[in-house]
Amino acid sequence: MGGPETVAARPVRAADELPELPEATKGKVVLRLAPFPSGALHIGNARMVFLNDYYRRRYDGRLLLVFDDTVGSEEKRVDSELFGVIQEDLRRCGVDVDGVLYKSDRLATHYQWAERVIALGATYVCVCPSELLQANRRAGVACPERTETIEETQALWKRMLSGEFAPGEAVLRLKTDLQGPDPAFRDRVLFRISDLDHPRVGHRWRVWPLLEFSWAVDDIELGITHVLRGKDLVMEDRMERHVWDLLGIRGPPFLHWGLLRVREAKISKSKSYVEVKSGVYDGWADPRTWSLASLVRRGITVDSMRSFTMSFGLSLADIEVPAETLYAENRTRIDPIARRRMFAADPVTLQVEGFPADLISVTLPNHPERQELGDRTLPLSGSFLLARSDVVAHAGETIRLKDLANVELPATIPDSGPVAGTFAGRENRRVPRLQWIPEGHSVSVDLLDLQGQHLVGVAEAALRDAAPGEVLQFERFGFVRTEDDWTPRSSPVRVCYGHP
RNA sequence: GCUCCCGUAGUCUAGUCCGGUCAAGGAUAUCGGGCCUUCGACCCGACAACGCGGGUUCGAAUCCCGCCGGGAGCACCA
Repeated sequence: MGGPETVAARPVRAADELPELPEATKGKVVLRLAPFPSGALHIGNARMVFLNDYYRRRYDGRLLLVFDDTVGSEEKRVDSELFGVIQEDLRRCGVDVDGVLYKSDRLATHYQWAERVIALGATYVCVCPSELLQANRRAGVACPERTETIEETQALWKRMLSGEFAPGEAVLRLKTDLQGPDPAFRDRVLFRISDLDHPRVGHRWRVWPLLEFSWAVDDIELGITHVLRGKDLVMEDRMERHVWDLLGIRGPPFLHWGLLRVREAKISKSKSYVEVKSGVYDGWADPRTWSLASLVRRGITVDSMRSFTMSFGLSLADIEVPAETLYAENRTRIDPIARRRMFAADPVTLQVEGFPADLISVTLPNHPERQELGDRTLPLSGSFLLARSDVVAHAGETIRLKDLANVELPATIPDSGPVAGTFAGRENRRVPRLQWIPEGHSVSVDLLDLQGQHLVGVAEAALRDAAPGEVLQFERFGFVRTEDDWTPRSSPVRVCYGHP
């Protein structure tokens, strides 16, 4: 025992496939997903979700959702709202679980195991203040209680359970090598006392296991065959193995992956929590959370998220990937199906002098390559709405109203009121093409951007044809998705920005 | 400081276990060209990498040693 011999993934495999799980038998694999219910699943959690799901499918195995809701701490509180949110996240991501369990239901079992290791003399009840405990750990010095007998430990443990100690006054610690080279591994705490109110079980328990011990118990009790977890938890492997070695148990192998960060996503679970709870953020699907739900809201398909995540495999390197990589993945999926619409943010009216009076409408395809997606007809009058930034950027130039006509723009653009342009023919010229909306036939649009700001703009009336949750492309602007709770009858049309 | 993990092009990744088929494959980005009436898509092309130093070997991205760099842990959080 000792060294954290992370099980190496078998590289024997076909192209595009992840390594085999060691000692895995089809139909017999049991995996577990163990989120802490303090926030929605976000892009950083995606590996945990999709890798476990991948192997469950590959081996026709079972996947348990086990909420890691030991009581937490003042800073990390369990919030019962998240039990439902997380399950909904998984459902939305097409991840089926074969059972939902709660750590907080399993304390009696954890206690039984505690008694087994206590009876082995492998533990002691330590009453040092935590600062002293930590100082001794660093120094490799034993606390006085370390020499207590099994009987004394058993008695103290009973007193912990019966409520004779206040939080912080006593903990159950595992005896490891105090001279061991890794200070992090010396005599770790197995159980501590907490008075925090638990949203599911209230104050029923005061003595709570720490994550490592609870998993040493539950990975065995639940018959988990492979533990797939982030590499931030490698020391927990050692702890679990240490406990199993004590009891002569052969536990499951562990596989890890490194930390995945998306460059643009500065994820702070605690900040998100505060902002969502206070209403500053628009729920757990606010784009600023980078939650999986928020990505769905932005029109990023689950399939895109899955292949994005899986492309990193089981690499142990900590990586930072630009969001563009995810967007590129998504574009391959949505570009062929997204209907095109024209949108103008902060619109300005352009009145085109000399616009042909007989040109009363134009019919444009909904998609440049796929005729089967249909078309729409825009009525024309010579008066158009364009994005102010476009008009300003091309002042004094000849531009082309995309798919329609060329227009000379004046050299100066007034701060308010209409802009007067001059018709310059309909032939297809290689000049900047700007999207436009016929005035009098527009719908207003409320676009939620990635900073949580609402952008106001206009779009062509055909945008009303969109279904809630439809992914569209605003030409020269980017992909958007209509909000789920928007209805075609209501105004403005509400969309969430996706990506370029 | 101690422990562990990681180090292939700008960013990811395949290959490393079992050395030769790797004068290193793919994706993405960037640049150039083509095409479609989008700043989007598609097609073609280009650029670009084995952290450094020793060693073993006929042969090293792959094995060994040393170093350097990055990350994580050293919580009565998960």
